[in-house]
Amino acid sequence: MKTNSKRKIIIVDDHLLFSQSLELLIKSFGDYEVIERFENGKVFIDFLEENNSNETDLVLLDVNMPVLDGLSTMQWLKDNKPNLKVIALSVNDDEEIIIKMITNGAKGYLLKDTSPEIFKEAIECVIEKGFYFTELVSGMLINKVNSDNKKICLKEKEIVFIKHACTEMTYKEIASEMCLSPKTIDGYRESLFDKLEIKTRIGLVLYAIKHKIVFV
Amino acid sequence: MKTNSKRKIIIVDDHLLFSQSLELLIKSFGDYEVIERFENGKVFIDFLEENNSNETDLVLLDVNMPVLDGLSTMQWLKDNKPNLKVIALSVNDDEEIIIKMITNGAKGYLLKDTSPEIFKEAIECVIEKGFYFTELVSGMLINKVNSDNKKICLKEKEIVFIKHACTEMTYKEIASEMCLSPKTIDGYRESLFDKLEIKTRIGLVLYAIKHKIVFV
DNA sequence: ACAAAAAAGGGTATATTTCCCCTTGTCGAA
DNA sequence: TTCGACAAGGGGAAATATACCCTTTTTTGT
Repeated sequence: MKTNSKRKIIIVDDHLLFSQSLELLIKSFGDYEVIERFENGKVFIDFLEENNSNETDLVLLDVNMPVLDGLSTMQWLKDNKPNLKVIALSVNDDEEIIIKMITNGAKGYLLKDTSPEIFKEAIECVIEKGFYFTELVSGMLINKVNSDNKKICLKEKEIVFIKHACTEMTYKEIASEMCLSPKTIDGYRESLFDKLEIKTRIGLVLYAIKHKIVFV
Repeated sequence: MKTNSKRKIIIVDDHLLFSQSLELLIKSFGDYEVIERFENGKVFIDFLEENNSNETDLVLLDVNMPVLDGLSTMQWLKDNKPNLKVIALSVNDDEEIIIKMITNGAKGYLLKDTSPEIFKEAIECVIEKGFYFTELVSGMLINKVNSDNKKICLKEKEIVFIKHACTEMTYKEIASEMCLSPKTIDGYRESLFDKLEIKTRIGLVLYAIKHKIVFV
């Protein structure tokens, strides 16, 4: 009986239509079987805490999910199941996310518009050789090591201020909302302008949205 | 020979992994076959212009695609192939998009996290009865007819102004950029504040991003 | 106890917002 | 044809809000 020789794969994706279809695609490759499917990181982690994962050869992890997203899940895996091989799947090619997934231990990062052929190759490659990077991802990694000296870190109060700055409140109103002097707020503003290399509140709003500090 | 009795479906989706997997899922339902797959609206329309579509029973149309997106494709279909039955597929539940797809003739709108069972039901329902609306969509339609009196329409110049307002330029700079008097710009600003019920430039920026006038 | 942050203040120059009025051109109705 | 309504473009001036200096007081961590 040869069934047990198949590679065992787990899919974590909230798009049921996708994950269930993907299971069929993977089956059609012949050498693999999907042993579990989960619709977000939370239920996946719950499963891992109840069961051991020794027999799992590969996890296909969606990045954008409700409840617990791919990034948070990856962080948990890094600490708790560092040996689990993961390929991240996503529709977006946001450099920041990709880098974070990789540095948290993802062995590959595929966009969902990848062809099934490449997909199959990536699966094989990760299981056999341990990793698979597309040109897109390698490019980003190189790009990153060449400019990863200045990382901007924002303090909690600054984040709260930024969120308020992304409303129609005046600085004075923000100050009273945060129970601080307008002058303190002015200090936050000035240091942020400096740090983020911007010159106006508009720039701050654009920065906040781009970096997902606020949502629109 | 009974093969020709199967319902014929076309998939239009840029996520190859998804569309190819979905084809397998649809095949597994038994009564359907996927006769074509396209990766964006452009190549789909090119196909329709070369071939007649009389034998196509259903189109599954992704909303977010490069080159030509689902909405533009739907608009073309409305004018050129109004009898083609279309179910829109999307990851986002943006009310505006959903309403537009429906008013342009989509017979159903499904989120990609729909279960395969509902998906199958929707396909059957659209082919047999002509439409399928989930509660989400029906709710939006009701919501819409109840409040579709005041629609905001922006003029071309106003849109250009808004785009500039979403940068760190001052109004004076925007004026010279647009070859207008600062006073005219001020007029645009004021009428927009009025029309959009906002009070500050920050509000304008947030509006522009929310309504996809500018991208971040 | 001491240096480093965090919080607050003073002052000033621009930028932004608000309000009310003027000109010009277009276009349809009287 | 002429009149009036209406939209686009422009103006003056005043009140606030922002942005940028530079200094002082309070807290805080070690």
